[in-house]
Amino acid sequence: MNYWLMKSEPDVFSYDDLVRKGKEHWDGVRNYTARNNMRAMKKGDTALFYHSNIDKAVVGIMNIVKEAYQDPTTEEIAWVCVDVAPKEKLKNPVTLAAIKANPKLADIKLVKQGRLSVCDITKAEFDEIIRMSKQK
DNA sequence: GCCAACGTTGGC
DNA sequence: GCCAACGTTGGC
Repeated sequence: MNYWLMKSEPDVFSYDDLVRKGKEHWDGVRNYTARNNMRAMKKGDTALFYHSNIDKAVVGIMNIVKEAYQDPTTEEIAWVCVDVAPKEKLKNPVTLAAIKANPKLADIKLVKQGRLSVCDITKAEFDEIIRMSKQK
């Protein structure tokens, strides 16, 4: 079981949109590192949903429900997408500022490699963010 | 809206 | 295969 963090701009596609749809393919990724991460995803893996730009916060948890397959939004075989489904909305969003302020999360790729839209996180990092989401 | 960081492209 | 130029992302 692996843990991931996936970013989306909430005015384009938000966690609530995902909840409304029940399931969505995560397509449109055009970055090799992000793609490689998606290829490494296994059905049943867990991913955090991060809102970039406006919220700048982790807002929910998702399940990977289908492993990487050809991205339907392009003819190029280089690109893939995965299917995700909502698992749980965080009680309190965990903001980027809070993540940056937490020394336990100093090495998280979200901060270290800000532009990467799909990154892997450790179980410790995942657990810490979940813990933060449960406290006021 | 600006700018820093970083990935990609293309000329050599 | 290097590196400059350019484009894109995302935080502020």
